[in-house]
Amino acid sequence: MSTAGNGKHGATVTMRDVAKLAGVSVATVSHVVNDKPGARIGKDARRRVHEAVEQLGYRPNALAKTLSRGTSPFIGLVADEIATTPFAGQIIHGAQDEAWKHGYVLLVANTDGNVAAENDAIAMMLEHQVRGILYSTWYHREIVVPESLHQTDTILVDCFADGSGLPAVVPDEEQGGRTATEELLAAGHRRIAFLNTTTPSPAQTGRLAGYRAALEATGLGFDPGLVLSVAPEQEGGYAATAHVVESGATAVFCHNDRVAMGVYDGLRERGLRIPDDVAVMGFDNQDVIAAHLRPTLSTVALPHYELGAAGVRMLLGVDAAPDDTPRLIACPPVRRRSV
Amino acid sequence: MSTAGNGKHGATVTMRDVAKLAGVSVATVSHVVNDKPGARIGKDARRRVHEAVEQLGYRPNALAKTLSRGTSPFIGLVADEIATTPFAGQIIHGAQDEAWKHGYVLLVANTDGNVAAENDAIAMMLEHQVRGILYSTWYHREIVVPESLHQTDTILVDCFADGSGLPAVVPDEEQGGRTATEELLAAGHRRIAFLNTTTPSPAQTGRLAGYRAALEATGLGFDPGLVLSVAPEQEGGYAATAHVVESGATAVFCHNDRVAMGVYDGLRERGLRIPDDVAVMGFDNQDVIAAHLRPTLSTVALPHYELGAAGVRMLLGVDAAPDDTPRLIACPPVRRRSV
DNA sequence: GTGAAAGCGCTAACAT
DNA sequence: ATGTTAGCGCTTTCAC
Repeated sequence: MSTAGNGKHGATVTMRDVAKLAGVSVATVSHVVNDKPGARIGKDARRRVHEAVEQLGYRPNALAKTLSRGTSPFIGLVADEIATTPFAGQIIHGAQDEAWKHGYVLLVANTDGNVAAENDAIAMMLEHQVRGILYSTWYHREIVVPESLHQTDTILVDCFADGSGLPAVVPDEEQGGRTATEELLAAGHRRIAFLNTTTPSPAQTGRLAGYRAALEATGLGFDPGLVLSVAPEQEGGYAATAHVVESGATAVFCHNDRVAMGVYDGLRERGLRIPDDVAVMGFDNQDVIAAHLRPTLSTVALPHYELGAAGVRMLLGVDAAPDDTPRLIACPPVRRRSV
Repeated sequence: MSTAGNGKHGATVTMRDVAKLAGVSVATVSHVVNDKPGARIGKDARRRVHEAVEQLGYRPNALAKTLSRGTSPFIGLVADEIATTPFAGQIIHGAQDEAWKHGYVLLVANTDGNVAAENDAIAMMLEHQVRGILYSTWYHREIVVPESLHQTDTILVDCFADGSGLPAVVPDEEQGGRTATEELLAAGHRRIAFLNTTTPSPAQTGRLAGYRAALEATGLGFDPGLVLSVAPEQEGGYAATAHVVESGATAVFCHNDRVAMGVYDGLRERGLRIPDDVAVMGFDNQDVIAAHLRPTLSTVALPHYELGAAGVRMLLGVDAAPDDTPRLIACPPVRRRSV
C-alpha cells in the first residue's frame, strides 16, 4: 500500500493525480478544493478540477493538510470514567457536537482513574498535536492537575483545581439546590426536608447553601432538624424516610435521584402517596431513574452536555474563560409528577 | 506560532533541534527515538540523543510520523446516540481500551441518527485516514449501511446488515435468554413467566428462543400462556404483574431491567415478596437500576464493553472476522438477590 | 555506525 | 489566472 488510509481501493488518490487529470497544477487544485478566498481561478479550470475530483473520488488527506498548515483539527478529551455512568457519555456528546461545529474532531481517552493511563493519554494527545485538552471527571470535584496538562491549553470540565491557573467549567450546585427548593416552595410546601449526602463535595455544600438560601429568601428560617445526612444511594434514602416522616415535612429534597428512589420505597411502605402526602424532588436527572419511577420524578438536571460544549467553547476562545474562578453552568429544573 | 500544537511553549521542538544539540543527524535521532531494530547506533550517540530529547522536552509529532510512514493511528467510531443511554458509553470505553492497547487512537463522532451528520462524520474520518470504522448503534438491530462505509474497512457493532458483506459483532440474545431462564430453573422454579417486548427486534426473537430452549432442555414444555408481550418499560412490567400472578408463575423473566422495575412495583403493591413469593430476572444489567433496586436485581448483562473491544479486534485482524454471519458475544448472568 | 536525501500529501508564498 | 517551489516533521533507503 502506498500510503495511509484507504485499505479498500488500494492506491490513494492524491492532489497530484487530480492535477494531472484536470491538466492544472497542484496549487490550482488546492485552491479550488479549498475554495480559497483570493482565488483567481478560471471558470473552466475550476470546472475541470471538480470533474477530476469527482471522477477520481479524490479525498483530501486531512493529516497532510494539518502538517502543512500547522494548525491542528483535534481536541482531546480525557475522562476518568466513561463506563460507570451515563454522565460521561453526555460530556463526550456535548464536547463532540461543539467541536464538530467549529471544525474540530474529538480524540477521546479513558483513564479509569489510573494515573499511568492518564499520563499516557495526555502524552499521546500532545503528540497528535491537539489544539487543547478537556480534562473531565464524572462527578464534580476538586482535583490535582497532572503536570503534563500544562504543556497545552487545557480546560477542566466538571472539576476544578484552585490555584492551578486552569480555567474550569462546573455545574452551579448552589443555584441547583435553590431551584429544587423553590420548586417545592412554589408548590406550597413550607416544611421541606433535605436529605444531603454524607460525602464532602461541592455538591454537598453547594446544594445545601442553595436550599438554605431559597428558604431564607422566602422568610422561612433554616431548620437544622430538617436536614439529614445520608449515604447518596437508594439505601440512604430508604433509611431516612422514617426521620422525614416524623419531622412533619410535607416535602423532601433529595441529594440525588437515587436517594429519591429510596425515599419512594420508604414512603410506599408506609402507605404514603407521592406527591399528595409527601412531595419529592431529586437531583441529577438520571434518566433511567427519574423518568421512569412511579410517579415520575421531578428533579434538577446536571448539565453534562452543556459542560462538554462549554468546555470546548472556552478552549477555542469563543466563550471567554474566567481565569480565576470556575465558570458555572446552570442546573435547570425538570418538572415531572412527584411535586 | 510556527506549527501545530504547543499553544503553550511557543516554538515547537523538532527532531532537527534534537539532532543539532546531540551533534548527530535526524536519521540517527529517528532511529534511537523509535528504538529501531536494525539500529547500528553507537552507545555514545544514543546517549547524547536521549539527553538532548530530555533537555529539549522533545515530543515526536505523531501526525508527521503518520504521513511519512503511511499508516494511520486512528480508528473511527461512529455512534447513533451517545447521550440517550449509558450503553453507548460502554461501547466507546471498550473500543477505546482495545484500540489503545494496539497503539491506536479513537476518533468519535455522534450522529444523533441523522443521516447528513452521519455522512459528514464518515467523510471526516476518511479524510483523517482512519485505519477503519466501527459503526455502532445503541441497541441491537438491523440497519442499512451508509454507502460511504464501503470506502474503508468497517465493522458493525451492535447491529448488522445482512448481505452488506460487512462483518458484525452483536450480543448473543438467544444465549442470554437461555441463561436467564436457566438461572431461574436452577433456583428450582418450574412455572416461569416471560414478559417479552412488543417491539420486533433481534432481542425479541432471540430471548424468546432462548427461554424456550432452556425450558425444553429441561423437559418442561413451552406454555404460550406464560409469555406476555409488554411495552419494554416500567409501565409495561407494572401492568403485566396481574397476569403473572394469576398465571401461577413463581418466577418472571423480564425482557429488560426496566420491565423488571415495573414488576417490582406491581408485586410490592400486592404484598408479594421478591424472591420468596416471586423470583425476578431482568436483562441488560443497567447498573443504575439493577444494582440498586430492593432487592437488587439478578439479570443478564448486555456486553457493550466487549462489543466495542471485539469490534476493534476484528477490525485490526487480531480476531478473525466471520464474513457471513455476525460474531456473537455472550451475555453473562449477573447474580444478585431477586432470584 | 552514521549521514544525505528523497519523499509522504498538502499549503502558501512568489513567480510568471 | 495559474504554475513553481519550498517547506511541514518524520521515515527510510542507500551511501560512506
